[in-house]
Amino acid sequence: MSQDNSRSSSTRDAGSITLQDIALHAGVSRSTVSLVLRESPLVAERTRHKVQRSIKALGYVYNRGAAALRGNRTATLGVVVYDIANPFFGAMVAGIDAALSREGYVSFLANSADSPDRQQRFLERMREHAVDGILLCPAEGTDPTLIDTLATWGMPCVQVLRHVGAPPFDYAGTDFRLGVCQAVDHLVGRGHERIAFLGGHAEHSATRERWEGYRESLARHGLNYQRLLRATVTRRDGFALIQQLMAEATPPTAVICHNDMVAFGAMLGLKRLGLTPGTDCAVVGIDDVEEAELGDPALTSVATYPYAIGEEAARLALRRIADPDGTREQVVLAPRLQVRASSEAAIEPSSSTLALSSQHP
Amino acid sequence: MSQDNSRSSSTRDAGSITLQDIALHAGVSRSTVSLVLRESPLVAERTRHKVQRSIKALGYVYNRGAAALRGNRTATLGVVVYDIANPFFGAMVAGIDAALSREGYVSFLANSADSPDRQQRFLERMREHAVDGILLCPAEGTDPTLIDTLATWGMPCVQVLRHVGAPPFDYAGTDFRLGVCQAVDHLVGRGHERIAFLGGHAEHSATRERWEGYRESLARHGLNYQRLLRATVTRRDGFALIQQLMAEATPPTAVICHNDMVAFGAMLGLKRLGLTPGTDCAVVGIDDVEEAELGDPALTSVATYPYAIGEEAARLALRRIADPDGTREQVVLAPRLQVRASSEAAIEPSSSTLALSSQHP
DNA sequence: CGATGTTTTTGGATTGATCTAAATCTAGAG
DNA sequence: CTCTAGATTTAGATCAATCCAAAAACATCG
Repeated sequence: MSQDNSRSSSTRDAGSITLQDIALHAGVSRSTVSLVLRESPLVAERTRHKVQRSIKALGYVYNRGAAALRGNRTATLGVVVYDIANPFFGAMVAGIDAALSREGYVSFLANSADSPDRQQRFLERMREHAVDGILLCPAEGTDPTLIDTLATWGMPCVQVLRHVGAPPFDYAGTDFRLGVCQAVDHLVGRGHERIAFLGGHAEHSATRERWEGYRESLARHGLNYQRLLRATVTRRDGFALIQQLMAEATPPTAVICHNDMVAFGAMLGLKRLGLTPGTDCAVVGIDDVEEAELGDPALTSVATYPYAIGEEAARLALRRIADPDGTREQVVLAPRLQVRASSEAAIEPSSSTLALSSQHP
Repeated sequence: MSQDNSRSSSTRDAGSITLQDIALHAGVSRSTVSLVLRESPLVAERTRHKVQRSIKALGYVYNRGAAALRGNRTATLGVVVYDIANPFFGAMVAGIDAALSREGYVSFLANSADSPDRQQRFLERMREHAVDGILLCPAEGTDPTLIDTLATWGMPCVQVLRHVGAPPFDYAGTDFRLGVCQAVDHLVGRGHERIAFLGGHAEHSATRERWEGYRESLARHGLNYQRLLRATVTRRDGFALIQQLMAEATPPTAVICHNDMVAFGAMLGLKRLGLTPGTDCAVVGIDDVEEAELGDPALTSVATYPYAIGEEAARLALRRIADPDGTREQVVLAPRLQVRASSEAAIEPSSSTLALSSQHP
């Protein structure tokens, strides 16, 4: 019982090797080992090698938790999205992951499922885990003061894709207004004068931007047919809305859809009516998901590059962490219209500006 | 300069309130506050309330990092998938997230992009962050000894969807073999005798299971037409393979595809040939993604319930963390065939077992 | 009242790394 | 040979919690 096993002997019971053990093995102090681990230029070459050999020999595993306690970085980030099952967010998360892992960061991911409550709980947990920052795609119905709360917490936060609260804030997204303008310009160039917009729900920045782009371009081109149908943003909505729209007295000759899911639904709805997408009515989507290219017909779509948005958002967060009081930045990527069969054909422009003549008499 | 500011005064500079501060405020000891936080039954009701009031009053934030250092739980999990952009994994991650957050866990997510190197780096980082366990969808080409390595680390690991290494291991997935059998049974019931299988790459457990299911059911039904085309698992592959297949001397009357993406490609390929999916050739997919229902025609598919798989995997991981030496478990969910228009029609069975007659003379 | 047994509460050690300021150890100059 | 500037190395305190064993408070009973 009097067996005095000196602490930090060769191998601890549960294989937990610490700096102390390495220091002993290499014949230096704990501090020196710590410096080697952090690649400090202070330590001499010979010593560095000696220590590194000991690290290898003992199979040491760095304990980031302990490091974070004394230091003030955890090298972790919290990421909140509202629909991880949507391939758009999948690609975005892949971009975030790529940018972060390059810098040695890892990220906690949570799916708010558009519930502000779930979102709130997750953010609180992130605070307890002391993440260095947050990437937030705000859930629908998020209280705009949330951003101030996070600021009070001293928690860097980059909003992505959508944003709430008053500027200035950090934000990474795409220029939906410009994207919709590109789509309208393209359609007008093909002779379209009756262009409708399908989908978009609630009062979200990302939805507002699209709608504004739509209204502005119509005005710029002097078109006075305007038809904007609100709805959620699923394939089902596209399917239903297009059928409703084509039954109107003066149906559109082209539709721009809130995203590709809605656009696929719209194309399907046209087929159901015996019409051919791209010929009887042009269809343009937004996002340019992989499936767009392989649709029937191939779907014209505004590419929004979710992977790149994710990368930018991550970069922005890392910059803000490094310089918490720097001026807030908004990174807005330019989208690019990808023209395909669903809108390629030019149509006969009607002579009247009012554009009331039926298309196929 | 002799201003002795007693440490842990009312409010620290950077708003970091600790147990000590609460103890002072409530007039108890640090230990008692800790017990209250962990909802220990040891502490008296009156004291508990007093402490809780102080916690509220001071705006205390629990520091999980510090807790993890002394305790031995971090309440975190590492999740590795190989293609987060795939909606299937999106749904699975949503299931994982739901199950974990119910238990107060959060998860680090990484996308291996099917690179064993990236996967390895991430796993090592997870070890440094001392996660309680790992959910792993092994990347293609993963060294089977990886599982042993993780065991050496003392790191609980649940494999998901695919598995490598020798049993016993923890695993959650779906019974692909059964799923394919269900598809074959259904097609045979509709009169099909020439059923092909499209796609599946490399030597993965999930692919092997599908192929075995295919071969076994053909044998069980005494069919001797067998055509299995290997390829990767994209829409593009389906598009190319089906056209190659229909050009053969004896084309199949039905195809089962590795997943829904391949199936969509196959349907598109049939249309390109002027054939009607579901009439000229039945098509069955696997996964039953949301788009299946809205395809043209609606796609028959084997539902594999990714959300449920994610939930099961997470539950299994938590069980293993609670009992590291418990016997390994394999949770294999039963898939269910969802019959839709792409395979609904019955065809005239050929008289010859060899099934050489052409279908539309 | 003191002995005994339960509840509650507590101080001090511990976890594993980082920080700071001070202690060494060079090497070159005077 | 001493002195100093520069390069290395180090001891000890610190971060914010948990664990443990022992102390204090309280109740019960002969």
